[in-house]
Amino acid sequence: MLNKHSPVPLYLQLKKLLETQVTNGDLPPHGRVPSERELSEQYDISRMTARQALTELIQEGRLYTSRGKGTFVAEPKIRQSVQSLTSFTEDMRARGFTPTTRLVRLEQTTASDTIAARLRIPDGSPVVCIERLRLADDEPMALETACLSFEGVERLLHMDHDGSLYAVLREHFGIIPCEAVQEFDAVLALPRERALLQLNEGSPVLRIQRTTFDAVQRPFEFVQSIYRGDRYRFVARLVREGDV
Amino acid sequence: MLNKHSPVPLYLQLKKLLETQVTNGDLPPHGRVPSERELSEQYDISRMTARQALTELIQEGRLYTSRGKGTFVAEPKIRQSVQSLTSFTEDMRARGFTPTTRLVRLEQTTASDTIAARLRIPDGSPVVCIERLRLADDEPMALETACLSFEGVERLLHMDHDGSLYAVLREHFGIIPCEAVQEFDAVLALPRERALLQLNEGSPVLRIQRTTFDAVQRPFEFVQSIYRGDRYRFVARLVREGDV
DNA sequence: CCACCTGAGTGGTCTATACCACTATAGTCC
DNA sequence: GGACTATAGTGGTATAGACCACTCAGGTGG
Repeated sequence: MLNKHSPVPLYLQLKKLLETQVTNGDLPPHGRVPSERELSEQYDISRMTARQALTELIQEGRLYTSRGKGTFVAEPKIRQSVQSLTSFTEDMRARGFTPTTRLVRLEQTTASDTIAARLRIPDGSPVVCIERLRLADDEPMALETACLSFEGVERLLHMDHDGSLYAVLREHFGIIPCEAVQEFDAVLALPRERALLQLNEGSPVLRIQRTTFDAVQRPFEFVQSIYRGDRYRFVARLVREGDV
Repeated sequence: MLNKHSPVPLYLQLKKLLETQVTNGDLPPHGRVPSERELSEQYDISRMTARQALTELIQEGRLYTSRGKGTFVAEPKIRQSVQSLTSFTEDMRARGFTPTTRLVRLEQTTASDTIAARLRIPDGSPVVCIERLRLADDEPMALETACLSFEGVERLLHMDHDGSLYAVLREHFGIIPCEAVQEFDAVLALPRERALLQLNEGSPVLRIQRTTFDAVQRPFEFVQSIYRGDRYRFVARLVREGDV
């Protein structure tokens, strides 16, 4: 039942209600969702209001439609649409989860040869490492380790790291990400990763390693993210260059 | 100007038009976009139609709104280049391997509900499936299954599939990939996949599922690629929009 | 028994209108 | 000069209705 006197918009109430039914199994995967017109009659709202609730769920990957057939529940999987290098926080919020971040490690250390190569600095150079555990609805989702190197990088040690790292870099260091090389592979979680991500032995994880460059093509950041293979799917939208 | 006789929906035409203006700088970052009501009058469409065009651009991160203030152009964000839509063959050559392809399966079948949803066709519609085992220096690297749906798709059954599928589509069907949504996750190889890729039990594989769209945003291909986690790393290069 | 047609139901698109809440600007008054 | 008010413009939400294209089930005729 929807509350027409609630300050919460009707479409949002309906959306949450349907989400609840999907989450608790009342609407199982591939099960048919009541049609727009059925919802309209059932909740005494307009078809367009019902449609908006469904549309948002479709976009979030929770439902799918087929013209002439109906609307159905999608296989439950978390997906990230990375039209940009947005933060984990923004992404999870967009997906209807409550994102939180737990800082695991913040320290200045010396670059290993691998990290040195990515950041084009001599072996043993100082870098600042920020390691964060990312959770969605209190469940560990990813372990993210960023190693950064640029002039004044040690100032990061005295800054807050709950929010967007890129916002901090832009505001305090004038660094803007302009290019990145991102690598994906599938590996088995290491013991430490398993512990942090609450995974069993033999669990596959999606490993994403990204080197980020500034406006003059200097690499300033190397990030390794470990995503649970069972709960996370990375989504990238590609567009043809030059086309519009 | 919008073409009301076009089969392309009005909201989509407007969306494309606005995208063009954003891309070529007519609407610069943080510049104000004409309001819903202005667009409505300007193009003789309803405010809701204009709103739908804007809403999709907002969702894609291209625009942002502020109630009472207006709609504005978002900062150009890094997006993955369509360079990623290169063939396996080119990719392996670039890495110094000798790529070969073994056709595992070429058949016309009916779309499962999952594939139908991705290709926006009815369940059970005919699709052509091309399954290929990709080898580098004679070692299995990936198993790639493309399901295609477009007018005349059955002609693919009588064509060669050693080379670039996109070249075939361009030359014989006039289909050019313009957009794609690519999803990455890490899973454990299935028995059949293990056999084909010569993997042991418990091997993690990188699964990439891509839906590719043509110039009028019709999905024509859904590809699932299974890459050995131990031998393959997917690399994507991201560049800032507007830059080349 | 099969092919075809029809009707009902589905999502997709579009129009028109109204009201709400927010924001900014201009004008007025103290 | 600042505070207040009114107005206009903005996005957000909602309703009602219509038509298009797709899908499916049932009925009918050959």
